Amino acid sequence: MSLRHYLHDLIVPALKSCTAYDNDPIQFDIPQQITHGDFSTNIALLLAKKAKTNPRALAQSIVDALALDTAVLQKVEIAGPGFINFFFKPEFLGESILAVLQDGSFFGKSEKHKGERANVEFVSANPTGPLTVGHGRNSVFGDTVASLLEAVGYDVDREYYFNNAGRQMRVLGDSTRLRYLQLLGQTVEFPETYYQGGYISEIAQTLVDEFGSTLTEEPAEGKFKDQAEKQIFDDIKRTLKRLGIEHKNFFNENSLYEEGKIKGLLEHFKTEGLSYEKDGAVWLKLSELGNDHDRVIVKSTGEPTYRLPDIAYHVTKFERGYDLIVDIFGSDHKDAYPDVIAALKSLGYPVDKIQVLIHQFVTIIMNGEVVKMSTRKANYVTLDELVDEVGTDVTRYFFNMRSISSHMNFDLDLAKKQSDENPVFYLQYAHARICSIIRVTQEAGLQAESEDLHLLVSPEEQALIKKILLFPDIVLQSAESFETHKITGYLQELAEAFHKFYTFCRILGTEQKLAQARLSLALACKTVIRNGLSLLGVSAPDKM
RNA sequence: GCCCCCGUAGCUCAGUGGAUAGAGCAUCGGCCUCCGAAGCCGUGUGCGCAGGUUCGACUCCUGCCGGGGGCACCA
Repeated sequence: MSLRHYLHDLIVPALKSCTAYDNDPIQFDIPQQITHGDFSTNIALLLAKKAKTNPRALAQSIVDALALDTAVLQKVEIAGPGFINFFFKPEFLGESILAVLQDGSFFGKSEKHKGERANVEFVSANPTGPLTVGHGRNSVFGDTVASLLEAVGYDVDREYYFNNAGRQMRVLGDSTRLRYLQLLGQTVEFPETYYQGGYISEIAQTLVDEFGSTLTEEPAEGKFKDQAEKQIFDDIKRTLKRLGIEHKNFFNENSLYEEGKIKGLLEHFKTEGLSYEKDGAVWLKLSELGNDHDRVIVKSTGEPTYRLPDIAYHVTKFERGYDLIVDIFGSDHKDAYPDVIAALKSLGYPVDKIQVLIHQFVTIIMNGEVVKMSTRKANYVTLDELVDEVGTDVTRYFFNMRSISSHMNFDLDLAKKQSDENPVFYLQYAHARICSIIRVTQEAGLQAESEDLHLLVSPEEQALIKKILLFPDIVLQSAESFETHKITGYLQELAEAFHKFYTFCRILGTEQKLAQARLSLALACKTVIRNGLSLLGVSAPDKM
C-alpha cells in the first residue's frame, strides 16, 4: 500500500465524522518545502464552503478525529489557510523499503484493472515506405502506453491497422513498375507525384534478379504492388523490432469488405435514416449527430472514403469486447476522429471507452535547418537511421520524455554529437553504479540485511526512500492519464536522490548494521530504476 | 475565415487550482590517497499581453499577439 493510500484510508473516517463528505476525491500533494511535511492535503479548504465554516477550524476538527498510529505518523499539523500536513516517522519509512525488496520486479505494478481488456492501436502506417523519425514518436509512445496499461493490470493487445488497397498502393505498384522498366534499360518518364525514394529501385532490383525481363507486361497492381508491399512491410516490422516493438494484431482494412462489415454498416445507416444520396455520393448526416458538417462516406465513383471503414473498424473493436480502446494518432488525423466517434455513438456504442491520444509533430532539425518530411518526396530521415545513430535506448527515452501535446524539436546533430550527455545515461549510470557497489561490498563480505532499516534516517537516506515509495503512485497516474513523460521525470528525480545518497552516505567503512541497511536501500533503488526503465523499454546495464 | 496544439531561465522542456515556479544542457567556480567524477556542491531579478473567475491562477474562462498543424468525393 502506498503512503497516499494509507493517508486516504486514515482520513476518510475522520471526514465522515465531521463533514458532509461524500467521496469527493482527496488530493495529497508532496509539498515543495520539507518543512510542510511529507504529504499535504487541501481537503479542509475545499470542504469549508459546504460545511459553512472556516478552513482552519474544519482542519482542526478533522485532525482531532484522526485515529493516529504514532508508530507510523510522527506529526500532523495545520498550516497556512488550512492545509493539513502529514509527517511520517523516519523509522517507519526506512522499514517500508522491505516491501520493495520483497516485491522485486513487481514493485510499482498493480492489479487495479485486472480482468479488463485494452486495445492499443498505434503506428498503423500504410506500407508505402520505410518508417520515418516522425513515426518514431507514435511507435515508441504507443508501445509505452501499452506497457503502462499492462503494469496496472490490463490485458493489452497491441494492434496495427493498415490498408493495402486504394490509390496510394496503386501508385506504389506503378512506381515499382517504372523503376523496374528503367533497370531493364527502358526510357520511361517517372512522374513527380510518384514515390521518389531509393527503396523503390531496390524493390525493383529484387524483381529483376528473380524474374529477369519477364514482367514487362505485368500490371502495376500485380507482382509489383505485392512485392513492394511485402518488402516494405518486412522492413517496417524489422525497424519496430529493433525498438522492441511487436504488435499482436495486424488488422487489414480489406477484411472489413471481405466480411461484409462495410456493406452491413451502409445498410444500417440507410435504414436508420442517417445517410442520404447527393451528387451521386452517399453522405452521413453528421450535422444531426452534433458535428459541423455532413461528410461523404461513399464517393460518386462507388469507392468508400476512409471514414466508412474507420467506423466499421471501431465497431469490430467493440465487438471484440475491449473495455478500453486507445487510438494513437498524429495531429494530422485529428479532424477525422470526431466524425468516427459521432457515428459510433449513433450506433449505440459506449464511446467513452475510446481514448484518442493525439501527439503533435516532431520537427526534425538537420544541419541547423528544419526538414519538411514527406514519404512520397523521399526527403525524410528514417527511423532506422535514427536508431543507427543514437541507439534504441536513447530513441525510446527521448520520445517518451516529452508530453505528447507539445511539439517536439529533434535536433539530429545534437542527438548524435552529444549522446553522452543524454539524460538516459544519467539513469543508466546510477544503475551501473549500484551494481558496482554490490560487487565491491560483496567482495568485502558485506550482505544486504533488512533487520535494521530503521537506521536509515539521514536526510539523504530519507529523501531517497520517499522517492522510491512513490513509484507505484507514479505508475498508476502515468497509466491512467496516458502520460509516459511522468515516468521519465520521476526516474530523473530518483537517480538524483540516489547520487546524493551515494555522495553523502558511504557503505564501506560504516558501522556494520548501518552499512547493511544502506546496501538494502541501494538494492531497493536499483529495483525501481530497473522497473521504471523496463516500462519505458530502456535497458538497465550492469556496467557502462 | 474555422478547428486543434504550443508560448515558463540563453537553449530543450517539467509543473493533477495550492504555500518561496523546477530539471537537463550551456556559463562560471569548487570537490577524486576513500564503494564508478557518465557523479556531487555552488552560481540565474523567467510564467507572451490584457481582463475575469476565487480564500488562492503558470494552471480555469474571454480577448489579443506570436509559432506549429489541420480544414477534399486523399488516408
